[in-house]
Amino acid sequence: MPTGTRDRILDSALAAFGMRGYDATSLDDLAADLGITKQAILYHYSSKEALLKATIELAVNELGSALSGAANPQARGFERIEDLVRATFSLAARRPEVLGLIRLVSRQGGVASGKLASAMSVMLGDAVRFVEAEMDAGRFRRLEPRMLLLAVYSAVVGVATEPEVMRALGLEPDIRSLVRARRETIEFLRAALIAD
Amino acid sequence: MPTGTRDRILDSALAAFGMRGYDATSLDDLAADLGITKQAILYHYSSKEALLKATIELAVNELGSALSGAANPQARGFERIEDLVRATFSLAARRPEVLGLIRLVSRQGGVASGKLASAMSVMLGDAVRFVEAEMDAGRFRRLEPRMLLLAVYSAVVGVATEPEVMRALGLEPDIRSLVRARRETIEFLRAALIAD
DNA sequence: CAGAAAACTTACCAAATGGTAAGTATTTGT
DNA sequence: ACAAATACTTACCATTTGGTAAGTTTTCTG
Repeated sequence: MPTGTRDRILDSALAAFGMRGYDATSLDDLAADLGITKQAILYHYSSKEALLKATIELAVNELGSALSGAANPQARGFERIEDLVRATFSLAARRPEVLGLIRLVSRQGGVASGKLASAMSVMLGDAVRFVEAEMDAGRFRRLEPRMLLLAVYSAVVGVATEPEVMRALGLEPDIRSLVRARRETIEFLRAALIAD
Repeated sequence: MPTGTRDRILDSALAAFGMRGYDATSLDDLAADLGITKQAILYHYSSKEALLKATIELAVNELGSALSGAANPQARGFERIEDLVRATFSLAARRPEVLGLIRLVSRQGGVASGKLASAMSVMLGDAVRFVEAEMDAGRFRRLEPRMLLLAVYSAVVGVATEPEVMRALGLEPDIRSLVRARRETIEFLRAALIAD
């Protein structure tokens, strides 16, 4: 593989921004971690903000491909939701920084939130249509589709990325607990979505 | 009411930390907003970190009193959950910075997370016992209580504090939408918790 | 009313931060 | 072989940041 300094910077920045926060991460920190100078970063990315935009784009792409890779178009009803939740938890375990960054930007808004919003809009639009179709088919309980998705999204991402709350509940945020959290989250959603 | 400069600083800091983030808020910014000098802040709070700890304590207290004020001990079953969700949304509408700060700290951990964790532990311990009792009484679907609470907490706080995601869903994060979000969240939780 | 404690302000400061300018080594296309 | 683009580094710099030191005004107290 060729140098890929540019990619190394991007990876490192995504990890740092997603886990520690944008403002809490200085270009000097990043450079030191990578064993290069800060100016090498500014050579590849014209400013810190440009670097942030690039990391957000990467994070959105990773989330998108994780979800689209999991979504078996043949799956119907709750099976499809289950696949998506599994994929989200898998991503949270493998690369917590990706969801971390998305959460960070989605809350704070700011410069690059436009990019995120438009990218998410597509995914969420598909999701809304799917949920509506399932409701029409009588497989899902009838609720307001967009609000339902917001609740599902919040529950899943929250459970997958809220280690301090897990600790407060007396649960260690290790892999075993994450697996249990995934299972319970799926049961929770199943109960919420499917009328007996 | 007397000077209360100390309290004004605390309020302003809670708002700024909770909405814009800790690192994104400088003591100079705070001082300028308050029309005082930065050193006045450092007179009342020995350091920025000490100020953060104080704001967290305040936020936890506000959340605690909002919830305990809403929790009618006589209410049973889902009524009690409904009260709590209403109180949380009310707090999110009135003082979004409170939930914002709690979310911020609960994700990042760091210095003051100990205080938050211990304060939350008490509330969550009560909640776990309540949920277990309701399950034993057959009023709630049987799920793992702590995981259930984590999912409920995530869903409620997420819906109440995720304006960008609402925007991505095509919903304006105004008061009317928040009211609808509250209603739908309650229906969502009702479906998840109560077996037909 | 004196003095001391409280509540500030003015004056600094060292370190960190994002960014610019200019130089150097390395690769690449012709 | 050689110029030009690429990929950096060294050297700076203005601003911002959290924090200290010392002075000044206001408020409380005996």
